[in-house]
Amino acid sequence: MMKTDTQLKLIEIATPLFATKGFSSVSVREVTDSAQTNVSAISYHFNGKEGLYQAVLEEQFTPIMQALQVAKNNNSLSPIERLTFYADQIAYIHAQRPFLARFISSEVTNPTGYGGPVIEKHLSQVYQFLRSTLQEGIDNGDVQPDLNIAYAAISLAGILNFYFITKPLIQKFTPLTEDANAQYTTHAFHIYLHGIINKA
Amino acid sequence: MMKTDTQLKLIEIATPLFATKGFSSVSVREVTDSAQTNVSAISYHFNGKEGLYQAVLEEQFTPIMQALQVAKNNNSLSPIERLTFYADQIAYIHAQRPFLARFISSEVTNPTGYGGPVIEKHLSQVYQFLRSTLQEGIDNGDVQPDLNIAYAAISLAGILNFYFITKPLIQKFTPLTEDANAQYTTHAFHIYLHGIINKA
DNA sequence: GTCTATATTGCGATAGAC
DNA sequence: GTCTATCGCAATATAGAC
Repeated sequence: MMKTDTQLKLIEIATPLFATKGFSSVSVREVTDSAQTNVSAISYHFNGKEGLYQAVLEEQFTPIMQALQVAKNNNSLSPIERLTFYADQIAYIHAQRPFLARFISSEVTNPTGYGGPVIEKHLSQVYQFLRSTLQEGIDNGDVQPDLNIAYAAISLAGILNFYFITKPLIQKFTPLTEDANAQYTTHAFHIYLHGIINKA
Repeated sequence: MMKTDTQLKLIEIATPLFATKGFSSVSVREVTDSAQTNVSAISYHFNGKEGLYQAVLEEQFTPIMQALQVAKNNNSLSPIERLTFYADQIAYIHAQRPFLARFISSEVTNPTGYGGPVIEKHLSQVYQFLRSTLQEGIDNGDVQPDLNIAYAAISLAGILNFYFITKPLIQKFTPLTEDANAQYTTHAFHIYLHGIINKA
């Protein structure tokens, strides 16, 4: 299904509004005023406010699914290399979609009912990917054998994603340069990796 | 200012509602119906919906301020010991206030205007505490000297807090035992510590 | 497809009886 | 201090002209 100019415009305007204010705090008038159209456009094109929100969410999540697909199919990489690839992808995706972290965080803490299932499905896949990659690392001796892979998977997701979730706040009390995203990710992953590798 | 039974009851009922649905998705009727009183009670006791929300937030944040005060005053501890103390406190506080993580996450992603400043003030203090403690660790040789303390501080906050923010979601695709909170915190902090200590 | 005008609902706040 | 009834407003959705 091809999207019209009006549909694209509405999604573009609605994305930062939903991300920063939350679904229920955004009025459809707010969106249509900025998009220089009228309220009925949302009902006509998206079957109401919830439909617009769903369209925004789906558009936000496409790069995550793609990156995960690539990481899984990349069988030539070692477990550690695959985790490194994941870390790099995180920085790249958040640079590409600066509002993604807010949508995830928002849907995790205050699920909307339509967004909840979408987030759940995707994050569950990320979790399983990290778990199984860590297990492979233990099996081939690169990773400490006494590691709890469930907790270690959450730790990695946390050390990488928390920064992007809290970035709007962090910026208020510490300066962040333009390339801070990649720098943080590299540094944080470095700490994590030194914490889990097997010292031979 | 001493709180009456009705005030305490309203705060108790409102806390999980605000935490799980978000400020704007909770109606005052919803709260007063569950609290077995009437709408006007909120205006009478808290000067409106926003006043009730502020009272809820303040009640949630008291243990963080207290823990930080104790950690700062504990000058007998080494930097590493003080970070360990902080990690233990995180698990304890979240066990004491199971909704705190949701309020923080919610206010960081979708600030309400009254909650925003409160969160900002407190989290800024936590950040400065972690930063300066890490710097002390570098100075006394316990911590790797090439560590970026700003990124390392965020990494620690992330590895510890992300779990509690996403816990409602994590529980949906992996089983968590009753003592998982403390277990996760110990394990995650262990990974982090091995990632930053100076191998002499 | 796009607009205006309106229907309808639900919200927070409050006046006033008790 | 607590209640009922109601006011006034802003929300989404939609009917119907163009």
